[in-house]
Amino acid sequence: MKNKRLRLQIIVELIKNNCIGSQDELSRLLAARGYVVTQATLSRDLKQLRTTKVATDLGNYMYIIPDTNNLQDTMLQQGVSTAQAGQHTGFVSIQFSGHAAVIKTRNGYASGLAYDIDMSKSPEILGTIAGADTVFALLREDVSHEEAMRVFARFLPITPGEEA
Amino acid sequence: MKNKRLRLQIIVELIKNNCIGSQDELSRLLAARGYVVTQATLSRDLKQLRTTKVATDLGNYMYIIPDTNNLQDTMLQQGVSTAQAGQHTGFVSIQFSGHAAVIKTRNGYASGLAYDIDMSKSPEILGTIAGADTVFALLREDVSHEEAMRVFARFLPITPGEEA
DNA sequence: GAAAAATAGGTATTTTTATTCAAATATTTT
DNA sequence: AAAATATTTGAATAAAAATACCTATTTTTC
Repeated sequence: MKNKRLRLQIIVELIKNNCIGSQDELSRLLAARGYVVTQATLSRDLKQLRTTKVATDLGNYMYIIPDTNNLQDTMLQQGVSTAQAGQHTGFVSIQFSGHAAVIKTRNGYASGLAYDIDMSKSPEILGTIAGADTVFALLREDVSHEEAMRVFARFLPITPGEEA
Repeated sequence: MKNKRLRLQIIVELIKNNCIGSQDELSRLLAARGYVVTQATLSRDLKQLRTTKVATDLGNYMYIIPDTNNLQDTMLQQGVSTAQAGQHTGFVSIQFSGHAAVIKTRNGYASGLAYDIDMSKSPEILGTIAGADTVFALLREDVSHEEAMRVFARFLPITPGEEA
């Protein structure tokens, strides 16, 4: 229980560097590195990491990490490796339409970002909704785009003045 | 046995347009369309199509078609067409409110539709978010409802002129 | 700092998925 | 067209993965 973070990281590396066809197999590889957990735990870990099992050309199956974006997102949520809490790396663009802002992120980043915006309890932002790669944020009616940008700049690598 | 090709095609569409969490579920959807096969066959079909099951944001699982490149290879071998289904059968209604459009679909169809809208990269549509039966799409500020309808008409069985 | 809430993880079990085996259907070869 | 070969599939079963339930620990809240 104490080092889930580390375990997830090792799992990612094991999956990246090996052809792992089942959770039991993964379990054995982990055990060899000193992490003894049951299949149940791995099922939960893999769900969290959003790994998937795909058919190989050889007719077997292997676990893969779908794509780097998703991975980093999941690991950020888990507090794995990355240090920065404030700046979201998944940011792609931000645009406004009326009192709404649409923040595009790399796939999988949206919910984490929306969560952080919500948690900041900024009165300028009435609420957010997140999809896989999009955050919709509704602004209070008297809040300008510039003011909103200043709020978002707390989370995103943007300069409060530009729009992109 | 004679129409495996067709079945694979339908499976792809079902997976694209629905949240399917298990092979049994898929089996039922297929059966509703006249394709009665056992779970064993679906396991083999899905292996061939290289679909994978991933965790959703909601804590469930759903099958997805991993990515177009790999997919096309596999499906070309099978003689299955990847051509994007233009008309979404799950469509129920579309309404506008300010710069936002609300598209109602049959249950489960929303994310597939939103995905297709996103993938079209239409500049008129800033972004979409899908629930189970609703897609929320935000329009660029200078885009009229009529223009938006023309965009949506590429996906939905609507005439670019009416609203319903 | 105690109470409450959230998180982590094991065991046992259920649910889901993959495969073995046999048979039927299709395809190719001669 | 018959024989040989390959493909498709279901039934049964094996294998794998997910989860219900419970307990312990950590984190948050008051």
